[in-house]
Amino acid sequence: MDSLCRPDENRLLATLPPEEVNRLLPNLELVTLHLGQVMADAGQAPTHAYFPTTAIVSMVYVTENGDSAEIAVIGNDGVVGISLFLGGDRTPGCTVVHNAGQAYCLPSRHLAAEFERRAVVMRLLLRYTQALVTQITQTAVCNRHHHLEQQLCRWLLLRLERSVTDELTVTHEIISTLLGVRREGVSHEARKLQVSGLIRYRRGKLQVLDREGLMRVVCECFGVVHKEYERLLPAPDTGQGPRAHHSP
Amino acid sequence: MDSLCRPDENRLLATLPPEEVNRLLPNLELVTLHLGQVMADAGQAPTHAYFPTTAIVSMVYVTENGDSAEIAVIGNDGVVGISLFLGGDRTPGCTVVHNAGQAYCLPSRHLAAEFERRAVVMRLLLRYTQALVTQITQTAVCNRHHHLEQQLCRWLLLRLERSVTDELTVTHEIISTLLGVRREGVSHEARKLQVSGLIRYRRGKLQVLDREGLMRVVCECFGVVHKEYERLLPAPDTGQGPRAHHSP
DNA sequence: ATTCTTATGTACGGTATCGCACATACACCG
DNA sequence: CGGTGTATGTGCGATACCGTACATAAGAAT
Repeated sequence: MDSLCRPDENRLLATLPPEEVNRLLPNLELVTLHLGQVMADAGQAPTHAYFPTTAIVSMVYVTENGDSAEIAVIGNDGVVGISLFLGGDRTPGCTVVHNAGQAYCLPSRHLAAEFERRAVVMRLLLRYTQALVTQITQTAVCNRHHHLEQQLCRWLLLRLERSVTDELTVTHEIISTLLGVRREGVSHEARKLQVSGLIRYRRGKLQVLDREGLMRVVCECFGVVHKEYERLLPAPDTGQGPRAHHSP
Repeated sequence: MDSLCRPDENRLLATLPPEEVNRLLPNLELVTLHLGQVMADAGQAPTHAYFPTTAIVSMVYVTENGDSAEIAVIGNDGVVGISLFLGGDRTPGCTVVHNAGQAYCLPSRHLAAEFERRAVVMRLLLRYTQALVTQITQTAVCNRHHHLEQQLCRWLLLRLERSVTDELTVTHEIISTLLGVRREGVSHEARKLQVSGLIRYRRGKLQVLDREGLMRVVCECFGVVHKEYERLLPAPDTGQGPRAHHSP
């Protein structure tokens, strides 16, 4: 692993002005998140917030009779634990690691303090919250109206955007629990996408071969979410330096 | 109409300490919201925030091909326009009045200013945001896993909680656009509920006869949302009078 | 009362997905 | 190298909901 993992590998941290990040740095700890690790159990108040760099986590809700559904994906574009600064501590759903990797970890009290004292931090986290709300909203819409094939494409694209590589480490089984459908359904649609040459998979590895092709199959939901993330949280390092030295 | 419409008929405003409400009062204007009125068009930045008292509005997303889905209901328990303080101005969806009534209207710049300067206001609005996130989340879950009958019950109960009376003014047609299903589907399920004696309806009026009965049919989603609203935004006026005459 | 609009009832084939039961085949491990 | 666990393929009836077409009836308008 040669991952340097500077804080700016998380896009939220990267967006903050240098002085803010430097102030946060002593309290940020780089940790490794393991596959399947439950970061926040249903109804439990998390003790830390996490800013993923290479890790990818899912907000998942599990119903009383065991059906599950992914509500949103969080990767290096966000932070795990918005309930800490929204003030509700916990949420009914839980958050699970679905791609092992690293994240910057911040004790919950620090997050709350930062949020309340630093306008820049607050505004960033709030814009992120709105982006997340959009993602959850489109999950609801997509669940209602779009076909499994499109939902799978949406999932792949959302996930890919937060991944370092083209190759996702997931089984159809896992995808099925996240989409809240049968495993066979996912296999069926995945096969169609493979035959079309858009993806390739074998036993727990799934590689996206033709991102453009997926974009043609996917429903509008992916685009809506993608655009909102870009609008609300513009990438700091597109082109030249990040945020072209605004400080005097 | 004998509705007095004091600000504390909106539960958010009612939760604020008297001095905060009094400070807000000069900027709050009581307005009437009309059925079908679009409060925020898709992609348009709203100019005002609204704290409904008797009005009920829906956050709705309409897909490219005209399918629609209600994402959340907002009544006297909330505020329309969270994007104003979340910092994104607008959202991809739109917000529509589904029950004519009144609301306190606050120019957007005031809302943002209040939010940033007053910790009490900020914390309240953030907790509300988390409650709303829960509602959206359960919409996604319910869309995925639960039967139309249960979804209809959830919708009725959520709506009833925000209504002044037991009688809702809705057609099956309208409910169908909000649930994102066929009108016939709604009629079918509504009929079943009527035969069971849980509700009664006739041409655009729908009366809930047996709330407890609906609670037995509904899926867990309603309870999850209800409990989170109670936890995050405890009712200020349970018991005696509403916050015991705060105005001099 | 009569007409008209619109809300609700009914019916019927079509389809996406489910639930289940298995077959196959890959990759790892001894 | 062969066995074993697990990932994926396949088939089939069941079902919830869709799409469409049309019937009925309540309430408003004349």
